[in-house]
Amino acid sequence: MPTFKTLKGFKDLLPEESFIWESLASTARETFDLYGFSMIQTPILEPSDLFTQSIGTTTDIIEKEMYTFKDRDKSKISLRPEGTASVVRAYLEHPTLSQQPYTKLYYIGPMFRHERPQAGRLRQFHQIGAESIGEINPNRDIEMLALLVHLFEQWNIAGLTLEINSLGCPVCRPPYRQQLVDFLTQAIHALCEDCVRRLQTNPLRILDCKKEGCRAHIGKAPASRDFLCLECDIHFKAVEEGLHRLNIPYVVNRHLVRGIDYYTKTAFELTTTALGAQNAVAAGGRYDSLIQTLGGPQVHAIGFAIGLERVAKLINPETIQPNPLMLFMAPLGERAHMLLFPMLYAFRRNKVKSELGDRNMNLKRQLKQADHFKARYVLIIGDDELGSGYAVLRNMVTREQQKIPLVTLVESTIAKIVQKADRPE
RNA sequence: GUGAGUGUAGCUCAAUCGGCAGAGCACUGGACUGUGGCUCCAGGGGUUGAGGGUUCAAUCCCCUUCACUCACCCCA
Repeated sequence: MPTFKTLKGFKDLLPEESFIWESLASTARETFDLYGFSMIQTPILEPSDLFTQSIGTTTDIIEKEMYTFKDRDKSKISLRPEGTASVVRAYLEHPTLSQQPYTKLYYIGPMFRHERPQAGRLRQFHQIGAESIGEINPNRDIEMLALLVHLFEQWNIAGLTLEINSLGCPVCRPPYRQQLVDFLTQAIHALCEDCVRRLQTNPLRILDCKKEGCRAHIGKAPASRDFLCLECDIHFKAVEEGLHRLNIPYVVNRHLVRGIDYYTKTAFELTTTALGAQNAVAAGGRYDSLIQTLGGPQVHAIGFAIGLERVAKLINPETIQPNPLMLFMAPLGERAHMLLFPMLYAFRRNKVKSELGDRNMNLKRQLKQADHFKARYVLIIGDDELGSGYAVLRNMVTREQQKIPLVTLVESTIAKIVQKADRPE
């Protein structure tokens, strides 16, 4: 057993997986750029109050999942449990962001929540998120949803369901909430232990309960959709209309709720059945009051966050492979090694991905190594080649071999392998 | 925080009723002295997660503990 291990819920990303992540991020950056989103990088440590005031003091995230410490000056600081609060903080802190008529930002980075690890759930996990700040226009909602769907298309991930709902606003949500509490209180005898507790803490969440007994009553429960004020109703209909016009498939989930308090109006989730219990790969919604809550002006916004671990699990690793090694050089003996050693760096400076074999290994072993690296070509030099003045260049796929003059080794080799490699497959 | 399951070679897993800890893959060497993927042979590798108990004898049964996994809770 090693002396040290990663903390529970924390994970090393080994090269193979890391490569997939980097590829996902790269595709995401391109797609965000198409939609006019710019990257922002905020610190992973923030004042604890930033999160407690935005996410909601009664949510589990705040109550028991935040990594909170006392700094040396006794102030409370926390590892960020999500990204939106930090982006809004940056928006309000830097006039260069908030003085624009509209601001579209995205981020990629680690988040921290102290939960029991489970399939698709870690203590340090990673989100790709986007925030669209400045308008209440439903076209902004549609743009976000189109971007989200487009992203997953770019990643070649299919089989997802886009679920949307409207959570209402400060005008229509309180009366709806009361209706729901009244309805559920009548049926309190049939609710499970958790739901009885949720009646106090987060009654909307009961709509999401998985237990049979609860579900039976939930079906008849009032839905927020039916209690929207005129403004929220018009907004939601406009969002649906836009999705239709863009041919984006979706379903209205009347019982879709969010675990974070700041969401208003449009809320959505992208779900899959391929990940076990944690079925949401992305989620988000509108937050029209958060910026005010955090001390800013009345500015409307909408955002989403994608769980990178969950996305990575949906990717077939076969479809994302690093570049193969272009050239493996096999020196047989000391003199060959002396010749090839500087060549290795000459090839690399000419953008040829290359490795140099061990001069003490026989040719068979070195060819095996070249295989291990998936090398396309092997350059062989031993005493015979040094004597004749020609190296042997072996194509590892076709097994063809040709002679390369030693005096122009680098140029001649590049001419041969680049020419072949550039042909479409 | 609650519940269940699993810990055996680097990896994936066997081991009958409690009876000498094994296989495949990977690695190394050889068959084949300078030509790879296939085949065959051989070799190295282990505190059976840890500690205790029962027993002539424990990978197996019991207790404790740790780790991991899954689910609840919650959420991306």
